[in-house]
Amino acid sequence: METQSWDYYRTFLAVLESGSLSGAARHLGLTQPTVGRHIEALERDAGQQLFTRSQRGLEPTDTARAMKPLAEAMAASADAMRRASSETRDEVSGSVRISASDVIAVEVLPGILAPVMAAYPLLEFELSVSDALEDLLNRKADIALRLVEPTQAALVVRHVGKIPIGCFARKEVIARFGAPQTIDDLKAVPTIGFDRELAYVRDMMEGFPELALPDFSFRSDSNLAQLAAIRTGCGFGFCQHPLGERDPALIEVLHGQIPFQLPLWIAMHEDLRRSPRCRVVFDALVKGMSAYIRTPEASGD
Amino acid sequence: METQSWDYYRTFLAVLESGSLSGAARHLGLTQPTVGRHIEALERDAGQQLFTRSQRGLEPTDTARAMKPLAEAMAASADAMRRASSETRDEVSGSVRISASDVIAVEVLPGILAPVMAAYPLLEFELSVSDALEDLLNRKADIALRLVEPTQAALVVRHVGKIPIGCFARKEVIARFGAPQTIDDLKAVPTIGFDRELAYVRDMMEGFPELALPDFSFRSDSNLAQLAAIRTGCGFGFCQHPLGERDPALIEVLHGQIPFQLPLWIAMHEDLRRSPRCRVVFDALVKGMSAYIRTPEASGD
DNA sequence: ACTGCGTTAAACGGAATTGTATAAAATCGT
DNA sequence: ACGATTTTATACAATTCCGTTTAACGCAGT
Repeated sequence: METQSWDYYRTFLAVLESGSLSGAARHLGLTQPTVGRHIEALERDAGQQLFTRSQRGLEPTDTARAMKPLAEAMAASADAMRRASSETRDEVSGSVRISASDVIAVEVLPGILAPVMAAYPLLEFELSVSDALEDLLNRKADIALRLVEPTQAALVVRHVGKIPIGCFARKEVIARFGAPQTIDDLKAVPTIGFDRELAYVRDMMEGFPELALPDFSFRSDSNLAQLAAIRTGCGFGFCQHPLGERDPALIEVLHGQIPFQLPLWIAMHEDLRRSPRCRVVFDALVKGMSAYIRTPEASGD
Repeated sequence: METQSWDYYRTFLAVLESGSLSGAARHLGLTQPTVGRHIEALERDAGQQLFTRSQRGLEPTDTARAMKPLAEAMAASADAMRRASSETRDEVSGSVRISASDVIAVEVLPGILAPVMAAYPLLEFELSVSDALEDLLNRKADIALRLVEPTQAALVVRHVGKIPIGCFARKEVIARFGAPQTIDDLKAVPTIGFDRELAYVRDMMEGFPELALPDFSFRSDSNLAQLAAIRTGCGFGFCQHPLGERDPALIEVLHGQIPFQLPLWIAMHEDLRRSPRCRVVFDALVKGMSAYIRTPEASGD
């Protein structure tokens, strides 16, 4: 019952995630007997079983389930320590973990981060696709791009602006169905939209009840899938305006009639303000995302 | 550069806190060479020095300093895991960590927790005297009593009420100086109050600028020390009304003229809502603190 | 100036943890 | 219904890690 090895908690988490001693052993680069001994030691210390053994793995008890978020927090902190220790003094090096929504992570960030990587060869990136708000406090990420305002204290938050939403379709789709002139016209053409309503979509809809959106022909909760559907010509759909604008195969319709905007925040933990690597990336993200939002529509492209 | 042992992070934190390999070894129940090897391994992994060696200990580098809060978070989570694992299913047992201000912790909580301990013999308590707001998120405590509203999400928060503040003095002091009839009268008698102004005191003062408090004769930022000063007859001072009321040697003055009140919240992490031990203690604290605030002034005592 | 106490660093023997090998049991698929 | 591939659990050998001991060094107090 004396103080246990912290490593046991790591194997505990691995067992919880993989569901078996053998799987955890593979994941950790250990062997199954070792993992079994760790769990055994934890249970001896706890004075109760943490897993019910069976032939197809280990089922966590309620106690073990209650411990899971704590083990995850430990893992997140350990990861963050590794990143922090990878940074050398007054030098932009090491690894930066960025959390962003899928669309931003896939469509926008690479273009912003590429020049940063070129400028700082020692810099590495980890991209976490997630919308969870608590990522920064748990230090699951160094920097987060969020579409809702982070309210927690101890954060460096920058409100970049609002991402305009536009309605787009592929040329061929326009040629076949014509360009809708009003939102009502969308009811007569194939459309792409959400399946079960996402939280922030519901929030937006509440603000504009006059917008009776059509029943979508192609439904997905993944904005990325919607974007792909728009690009491949499945129909008319909504996406971040700069994304539609930059694809020459897409044509915007209903310009100016879509009042939706996604507010964008970039946040970082206070402690990282003096970290060169995080500072550089934070500034680059603010600059890059600002430029992204204010895509020059009168550009020479 | 592969994944390190989490134990190394624990020794890292111990070295950071004790300032030397030997001290950390004593603290951890290890030996100095072992601790040295752990740090050595961490530095090898980080590719840089984390401490500058000297004959009177190890001085952390900037990198190490940046890693400290993360190591503390790991330690807090590890502690919380130990507490969580100490709880058996559907049984009130294990350890509950409560965070509260010094006065509450010393003067009020024991009286509330004693019957709880009697009712649940398997229950253990850890009392953390702290005002830090982030304690709950870092899981440095299971339950926190706070005098400002916790705004963070993922918390179960209960607003218990407001603790009235009263002005008290010992009988002998009253006999010698007489009972002040107005707040202005306090300028003529020895008073007990704050040294450098605390944050929440400043907040209160802003709300009532008409209250020109006297220069205190006995100053301390510790409310506990002020309370002791009042009790031992150093002069007139302010304290939580129920505390003054319950001490037969103290007499209240300026009754009804002190508009200060301390709002009291009790908060707990959401994940602990289903934990029997935390649930029981949370409810007991809400009930006990409510009774404390509404001390029956017309009681038979 | 010198002694005593503190520290870090290095070499060696031992103990504890780990890995390997194997058995037993159950589920999944054929 | 039976074999193949999972799984956990146990016994033994090896390696790694830890503790003990020693040396070297510096600082504070006498």
